[in-house]
Amino acid sequence: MTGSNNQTSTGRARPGRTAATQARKESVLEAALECFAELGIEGTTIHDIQRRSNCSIGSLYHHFGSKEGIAEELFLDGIGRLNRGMLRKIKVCSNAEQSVHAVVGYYVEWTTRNQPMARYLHSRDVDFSPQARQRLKRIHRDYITAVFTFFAPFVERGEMRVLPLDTYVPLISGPIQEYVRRWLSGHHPNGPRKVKALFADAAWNAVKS
Amino acid sequence: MTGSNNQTSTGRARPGRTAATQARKESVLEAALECFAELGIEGTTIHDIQRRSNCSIGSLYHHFGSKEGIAEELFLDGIGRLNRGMLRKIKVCSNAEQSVHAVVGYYVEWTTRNQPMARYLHSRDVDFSPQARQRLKRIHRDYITAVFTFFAPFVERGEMRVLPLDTYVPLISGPIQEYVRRWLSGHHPNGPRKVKALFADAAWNAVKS
Amino acid sequence: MTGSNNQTSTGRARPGRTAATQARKESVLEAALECFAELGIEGTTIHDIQRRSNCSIGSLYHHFGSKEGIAEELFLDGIGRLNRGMLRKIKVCSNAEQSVHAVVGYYVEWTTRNQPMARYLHSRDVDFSPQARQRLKRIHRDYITAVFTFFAPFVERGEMRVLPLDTYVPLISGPIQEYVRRWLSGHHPNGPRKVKALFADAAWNAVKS
Amino acid sequence: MTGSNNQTSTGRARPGRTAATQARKESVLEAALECFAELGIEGTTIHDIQRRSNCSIGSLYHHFGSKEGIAEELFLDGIGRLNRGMLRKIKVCSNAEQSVHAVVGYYVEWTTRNQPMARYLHSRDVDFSPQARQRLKRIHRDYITAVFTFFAPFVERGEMRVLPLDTYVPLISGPIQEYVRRWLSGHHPNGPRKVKALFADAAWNAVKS
DNA sequence: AATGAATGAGCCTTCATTCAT
DNA sequence: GATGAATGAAGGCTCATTCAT
Repeated sequence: MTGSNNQTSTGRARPGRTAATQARKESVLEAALECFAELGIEGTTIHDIQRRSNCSIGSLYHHFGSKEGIAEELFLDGIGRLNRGMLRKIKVCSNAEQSVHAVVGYYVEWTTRNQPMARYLHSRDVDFSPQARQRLKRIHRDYITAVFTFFAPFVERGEMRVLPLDTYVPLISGPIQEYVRRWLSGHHPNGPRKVKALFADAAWNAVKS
Repeated sequence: MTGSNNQTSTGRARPGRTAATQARKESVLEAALECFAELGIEGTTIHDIQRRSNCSIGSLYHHFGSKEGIAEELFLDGIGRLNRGMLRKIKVCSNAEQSVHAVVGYYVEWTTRNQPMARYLHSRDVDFSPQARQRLKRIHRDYITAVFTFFAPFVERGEMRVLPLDTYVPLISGPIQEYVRRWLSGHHPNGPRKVKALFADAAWNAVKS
Repeated sequence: MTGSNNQTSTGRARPGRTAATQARKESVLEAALECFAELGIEGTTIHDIQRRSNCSIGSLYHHFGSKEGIAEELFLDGIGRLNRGMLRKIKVCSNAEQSVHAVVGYYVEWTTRNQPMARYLHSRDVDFSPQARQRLKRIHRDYITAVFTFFAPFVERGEMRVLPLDTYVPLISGPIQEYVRRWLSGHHPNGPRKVKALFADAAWNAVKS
Repeated sequence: MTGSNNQTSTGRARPGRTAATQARKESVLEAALECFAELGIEGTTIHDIQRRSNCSIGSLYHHFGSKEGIAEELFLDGIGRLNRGMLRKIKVCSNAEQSVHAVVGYYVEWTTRNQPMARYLHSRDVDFSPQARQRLKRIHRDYITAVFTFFAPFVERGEMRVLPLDTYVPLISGPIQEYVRRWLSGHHPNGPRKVKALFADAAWNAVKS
């Protein structure tokens, strides 16, 4: 029912209560991440989350409205962090090759340091609510726009090939994502750090002029 | 309990009845595929499958033992078809470049023609039974072995780069898989046929010497 | 938003504040009536009332003690109004026939002008607290006593038949109540005004000597 | 989900199983009636019904689909019985006065002998499903049609007054219904048998020419 | 082989009420 | 007086699976 968005609140009004509320919400999301990563969304029960977060069922519903609400908030939160970190990283690059390397490199690092969230983000986002899908689409669009705005000059300058827009991401990130996915689901044991340079080179090769 | 494996049955004894049985099993798998593709595995109930397959619940359990049994049989069946088709396709190739092109090309074609199954195979295979995981691993290993056996000479001959074994698949199939995945989940509207050549070239570029 | 705690209360009796309190209570009862009439007592949640009354949950409990408390107050309030209005109306009558007509007439008018409350009063009063049942019984008894005291002389004077005491109300009010009930629950579309005279005559016929 | 209508089944196919099924459904309805009459529909839990009917929760849902489904079936069943009994009773009458007396008389008798069902039918039918409302309306319409068809000749013959159609039922049944309602809800202790004749006379008086 | 009634543990969610601020 | 976060018992319902016929 509630699902209050206190995130953007300036925090002036009753900071004490708001802070406590925020802390509680975060502890819930943390617990949920553990559960989802371990058991999957469907496999996780509200009770599982409630136990791990040391929070009553009532509070849980007071803050998130539903189990789906938790899953959505967590997903959007995680993807937002990854995107923002990625943009921060590439924005300090001054040429195309450096930027492409940064994309692969940051993906490897973030993914290695945030394995549970990475695993969760790799899970399919099937039954999100229409509103959540909207929010997700917007986040995705904003990210893609920012990335393309950044890379466009490189293409114009002739550093990178001119390709259909929807192929850049698969070409650059596809291989490393596939590698990471297989690693996260236990198909092969080696983390991606050792092959980071290899995949970064391949990515650059695929899009350089 | 039941889970009869009639696949390898010699089929001599009472062919009429066995054929009917086989037809029924196939109609169940067909119904299950539709359900899984639409609703996800967890979201599909035995009742859903039963309704679509025009088969009683009792029969369903008689033939497959459990809901999981259906999901496993369907998954292994599908992946087997894809693998066998792929091997058939590359085995007629006579050099590395042709073979890599064939891999990407066949993946695009099969995927376009078997969208529901492709979608199902892309779904995570989390909670399969230990036995099914074994069967899956074996299928995977056999396939990988066959593929590597086929490609090894090209590497030895110097047509392809020498790379860590677990990077070939991501490098060759990663981009097109990522593209197809995004297409299947509705993220972008264009099917992969138009960009088939582009991705085939990229794949070859990534692994050629 | 959050709490502006302008608590300047020194605790003395301040008519201004009391008036504000009264206004708030009335706005709650008003909101509750709408909810009860629409959703039924059981179907209405404290939250529903709170939202419509623009009043916090805490205040709601501060003033009424419980959901049941609201329902009771509203019911007793409503029935009190109806009874008082009815008595006022018949007390100005000078003979039996006029009085019986007045009963039917006032019921029709009040009911037409206070449809939501009429609907609420027609709902069964099952799970009121023992105390509320007491208050209700007392209200009922007082009303019946007042009415019978008023009508007794007419019976003694021979204007009305001598009947078992518990049959007067059903004979006089039963038909019009049944008609109104059917109208309020949507069974037939016509309000009772057009048939007021008809039912008033029938009532008089049923009890006149 | 199911809510199977085996009532009209000719019962040829597998009579044994069908009979058992029917018996089970009836025992559930019986248990439900007791609960509803005692605790009200909302106040009754599925568990209450399940305990009294000696039936598993699963079976309960298998046969009725939902708690609401039970309440609806019970209501429609009961009103059907009352209507059919009433029609049977009045159809053997040969003049208007006798018929009106029969209506009041049968209502008193049926109500006295089926107190729990009478109490249940007097409860409001608020949240029935659209389909159930349809069924109810149809039952009501068919009944009203049959009754009016029967009474029409009496009006034409001049035995009864010409009145608006929607006033006959309140005039004839209103008083006795109000009396019975008050009795069933404990407002006064005397059953209606003693005043049956009184109310029958009043009813006839209200509509005779 | 086929059928579908029966089972009941367990799930998500609601909601009246309390209480610290 | 006012606020709304917190609580948790209890409810309706689902669904994989079993089993007598």
